[in-house]
Amino acid sequence: VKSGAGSAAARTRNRRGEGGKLREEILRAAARLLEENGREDAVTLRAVARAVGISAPSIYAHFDDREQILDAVVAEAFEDLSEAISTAVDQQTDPVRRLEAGVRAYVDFGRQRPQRYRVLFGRIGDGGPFEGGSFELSGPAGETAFGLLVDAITDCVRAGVSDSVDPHGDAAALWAAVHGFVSLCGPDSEFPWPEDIVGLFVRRLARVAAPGSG
Amino acid sequence: VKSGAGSAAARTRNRRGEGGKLREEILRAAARLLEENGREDAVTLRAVARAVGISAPSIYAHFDDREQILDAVVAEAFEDLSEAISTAVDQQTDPVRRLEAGVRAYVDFGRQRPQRYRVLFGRIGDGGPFEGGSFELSGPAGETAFGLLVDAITDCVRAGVSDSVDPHGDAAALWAAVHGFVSLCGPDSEFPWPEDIVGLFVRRLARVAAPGSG
DNA sequence: TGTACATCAGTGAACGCGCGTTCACTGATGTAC
DNA sequence: TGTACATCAGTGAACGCGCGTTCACTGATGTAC
Repeated sequence: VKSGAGSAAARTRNRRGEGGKLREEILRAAARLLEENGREDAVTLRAVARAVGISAPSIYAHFDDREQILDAVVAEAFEDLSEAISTAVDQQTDPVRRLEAGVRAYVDFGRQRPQRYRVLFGRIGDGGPFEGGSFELSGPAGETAFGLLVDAITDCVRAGVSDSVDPHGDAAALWAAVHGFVSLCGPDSEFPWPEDIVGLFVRRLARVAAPGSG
Repeated sequence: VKSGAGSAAARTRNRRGEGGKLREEILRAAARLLEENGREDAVTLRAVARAVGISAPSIYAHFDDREQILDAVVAEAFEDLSEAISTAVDQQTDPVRRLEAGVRAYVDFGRQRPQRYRVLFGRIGDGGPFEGGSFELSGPAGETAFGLLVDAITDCVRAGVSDSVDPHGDAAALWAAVHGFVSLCGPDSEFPWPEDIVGLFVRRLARVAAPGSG
């Protein structure tokens, strides 16, 4: 995939004291490169510099090295995901709706920009915000995103709307399933997925009834 | 990840007429590089040549370019996967056991060499043996692997041991779930997956009873 | 059995490329007096 | 109001690297006579 001839043609240098703005421009450009190419190695210092409209060495005023840009982009993306989930969950009160809203927010995040999702979760095992296989997105209570999922299922069990006898295991299964679906849903996937596969996963793997029917 | 100092120190050149052997050595080395590093770009002509113990240009006698090596390695891996599934399925007669054996063979294939699996299925959307999101592994009857999965579930329904009302959709969900699990099971994953998550997926997503209990 | 020779398996040097990173620099901008 | 100057934002040339690929080649091996 070849990118165009660098959209940022005429850049005016930042005023004094506003040099920090370039940091944001760099992150934005790096995120876009990652997203468009779906490969970490598309994010070269020189490609980023071209996209921003600066010379490559200028980046060193804001980042120590190439790896630090990647890390910052990935960290930012994980924050976005965490925030999207929290926002969606907090808009609901019914435990089933809360669970389902969180899962749907996760899936939407992935489907909106499949390449970005792949890069983020392709890092599992290569370090990154993962530990012991789970990921360390911290929620409102400083809990991991996976912990929140377990809690959401547990709440459903307590409310008598889930038959789960192993919320932790079922949360793991649900995460795996959802991750698999998002991973396989490439940018131009034409695969005939069943309607509402997310609802299907939630019902069968978290063992809850459809919301409103319980 | 840096690889060692090239294990193939003293290579003796192939006899006349046996030049084709080098092709196999190249493929083997490329597969190993792919597996160890988990990244396609670890498979450079020069790295392959070093691993085999030849000079880089020698590769051109057997492959047109770098991409052709990658393609061959991936094609070979998919053949292995297809064969592993067929073999496992054919050892069973009970429809539930056949379904489960196939799924387990798929999962074992992935878990044995997680990096290889990631590279193979990370290619979805970038071309490869995929079409419309499914993959074109052809089984004994020339059917796709996904088609075989649909058939396996349908057989269970016919035998009265699956409650699926949408074998195609349930096959898709099952594939996604299994793929997600294998993808998240990194080489050094310590995540506490539930015991027999594969059986759990088969039972809940293909809606079959545990084998022997029906 | 001996020898000339075609063929085959593989080499070594070189090319141009994009990369990360370094270095000494430039020139506009704001500030002190 | 004017001017010298420190500082800040960013540049341009250069480095060494590994890469894919090309080219003309070498030397062992088998074969024809």
